[in-house]
Amino acid sequence: MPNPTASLLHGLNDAQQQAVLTTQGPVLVVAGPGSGKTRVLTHRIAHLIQDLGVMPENILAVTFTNKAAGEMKQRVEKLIGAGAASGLWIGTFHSIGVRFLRQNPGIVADRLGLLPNFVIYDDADQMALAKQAVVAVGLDPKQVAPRRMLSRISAAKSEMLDPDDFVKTVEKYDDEVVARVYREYQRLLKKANAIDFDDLLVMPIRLFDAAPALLERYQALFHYILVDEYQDTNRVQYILVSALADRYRNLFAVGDPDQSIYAWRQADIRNILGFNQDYPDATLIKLETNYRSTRRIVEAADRLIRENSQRIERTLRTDNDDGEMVSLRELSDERHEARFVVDEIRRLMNIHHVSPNQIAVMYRTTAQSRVLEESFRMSEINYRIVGGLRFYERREVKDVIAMLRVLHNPADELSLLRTIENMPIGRGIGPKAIDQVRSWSALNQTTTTEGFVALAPSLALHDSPPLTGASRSAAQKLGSVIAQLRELEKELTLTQLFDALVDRSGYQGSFNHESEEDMERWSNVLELRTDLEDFDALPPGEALATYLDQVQLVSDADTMKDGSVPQVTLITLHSAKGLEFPIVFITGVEEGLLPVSRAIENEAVDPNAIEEERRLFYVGITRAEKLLYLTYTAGRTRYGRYESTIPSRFLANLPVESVKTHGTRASGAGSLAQRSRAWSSMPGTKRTGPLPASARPAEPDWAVRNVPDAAPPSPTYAAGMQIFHPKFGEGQITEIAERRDDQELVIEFKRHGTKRLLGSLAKLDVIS
DNA sequence: CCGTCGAGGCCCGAC
DNA sequence: GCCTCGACGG
Repeated sequence: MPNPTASLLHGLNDAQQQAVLTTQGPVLVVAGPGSGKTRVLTHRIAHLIQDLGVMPENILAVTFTNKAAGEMKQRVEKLIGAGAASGLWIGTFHSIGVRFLRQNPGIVADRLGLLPNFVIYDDADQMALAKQAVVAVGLDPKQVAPRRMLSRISAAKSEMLDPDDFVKTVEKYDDEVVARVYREYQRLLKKANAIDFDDLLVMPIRLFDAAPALLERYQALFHYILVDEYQDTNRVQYILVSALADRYRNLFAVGDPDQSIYAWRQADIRNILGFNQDYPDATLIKLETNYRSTRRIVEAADRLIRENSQRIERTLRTDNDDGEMVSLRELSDERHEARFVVDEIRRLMNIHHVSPNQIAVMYRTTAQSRVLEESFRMSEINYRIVGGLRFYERREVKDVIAMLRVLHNPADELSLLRTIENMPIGRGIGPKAIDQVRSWSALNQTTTTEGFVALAPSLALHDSPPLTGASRSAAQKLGSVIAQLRELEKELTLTQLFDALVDRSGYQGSFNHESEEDMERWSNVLELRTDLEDFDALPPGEALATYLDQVQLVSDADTMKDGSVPQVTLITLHSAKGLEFPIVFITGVEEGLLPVSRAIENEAVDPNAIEEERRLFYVGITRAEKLLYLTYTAGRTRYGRYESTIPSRFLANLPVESVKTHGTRASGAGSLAQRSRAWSSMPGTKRTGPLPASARPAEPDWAVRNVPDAAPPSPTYAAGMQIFHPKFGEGQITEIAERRDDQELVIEFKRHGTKRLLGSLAKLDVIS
């Protein structure tokens, strides 16, 4: 074996080096949070390519997000040179699944009945389809919730059960309902020439079953396979990986059972716990040294996770400094909580010159983000929300994508209906007209979209029964525009096609330039256009297909753009997996939220649910490098009603000596003591020590070092200046208070009243 | 065909 | 409390 380049091993500890160098045979790396897992993965890939001469295309690396895949590839190329990793198979399970299917259009069509222009249905599409399926089998969507059907169907698919297999497992009436809906759902998917997310994993396995030679080809291709976040793989993913690794058996799995947080989507922790049974010759490597967080944070995390029974015994340690105390704080309600977070962030930015992008605010449920966002919106602090209403879920963006999908895959009736509903071109076509075209199309053995296209020429000339009057000309227009755009697709770039689409569909014209809301929506449509530019280099015909695949696989975490403006990150605990921030706030550390109420309700039947919640908290805590804030409230509005709350039982698991508590004046120390009694009486709670009942005023004495993005020196303002603020618009500075190295400005905005802003932070343009 | 209004569900998490 | 969906009237 050639000597590894010193640089590839430089700075790695013994265990990390072993993980990089043990290239032959199965290896399981149990990697605690912050233990340099990503470094190991990237250095290992670099080592394989550079030192062992492995071709990049012979390596398959599975990551948890597309973003992680991109970053990992970049880091590898940084180690061994730009372009040196090109050809590397790296991506999420889903993107690799779609790649298998796209690479073999012939066999996929032949064996799976999926035509080459198949589309991927997202959450909303799946929901609509599930609802159709419920109705189609004669049930009421109000009684048989499509969402529940979907989650059952998804669970079945994750276990590799097709409708026929599922029927055999039926035990009660409810299962029978699911079985019927599942069968119909699959029928509708096939009819639409579409597949859902789960199918992206299931279909490749079916493909390999049907065409063993194909599997052998991939087995021969992948000399080395690396899988990140192995603890969160489900059965289908497990089967796929084991099948692919069967020939060379160079499977490198990295994971952490303590960070398993996806049992609800059928992640099976047994995949990682049973690795040794699957591969008795496996090398086990543990990465237990945390390089990310201060000792206090590591200790808090370690003590918390020790309370779980479902785990591999392991100690997380660190050589880092003690750092600051973990700050635990009670607020009276969610508004005060949000205000505290914003105020504290402002203070950190102001006094300690922390950049917003060093800060994350985390929560258990997306619903919590709303109040937080309100507070941020009122402040001058830049923020972004990961998840929530995603860009691609916005109505206007979905409208355009739906029409693009119709052009690409005429069988996608869901998208056709959306187009008719939301595009001006669909105006005048009601359910009646659609039904008629649908029947006509069925008679003529074609799709409804093709029906509109085929009928258009004759409709232009005369009433073609059954389409008459208003619906006749409307249907004619729709059919001919679709036909025109499809012709254009063959010769134009995607952006040109986009321009033609928003023009001829009348979509662009439907936005009112006087309406702020419309203009906001139109700007989103234009942002979509910017997206398309990346695909203009591809040959027409191929660009649209590639774009549509990609757009369906964008995850929340992927949409976190770095660079440009520094922003505070608002993110769910789930989405925060794999990320790190110097400063982390975890909000809503309460019974009902963390652990979430559903886990509490099921506690007696399924104690594992509570353990998963604890792991989720653990994931959150271990995202923090320097500073960790935990907040909970005395009461919170839920479903529009105020309810008083109890602090999370998990708080009692934290080591007293690393946590500093701050009560609010309203609740005070007394109530905190009461609450601590409530904790100790809670089932399943082991207290590690009483939390100090005293609440001293908070003034942590610390500073984040090495701040790369420290605010630039701010311009000087003077009273009387007319200014412009990106959010609040025009205003006048009425008062200025000089601070040590900043100015506090009082500004009267024309529209938004009086605000107090900091000169260094507010992005003001001086008008006069 | 389009807008308005009330009822009811919703909020556990995501590719 | 907000959003979505279906019923109803213009």
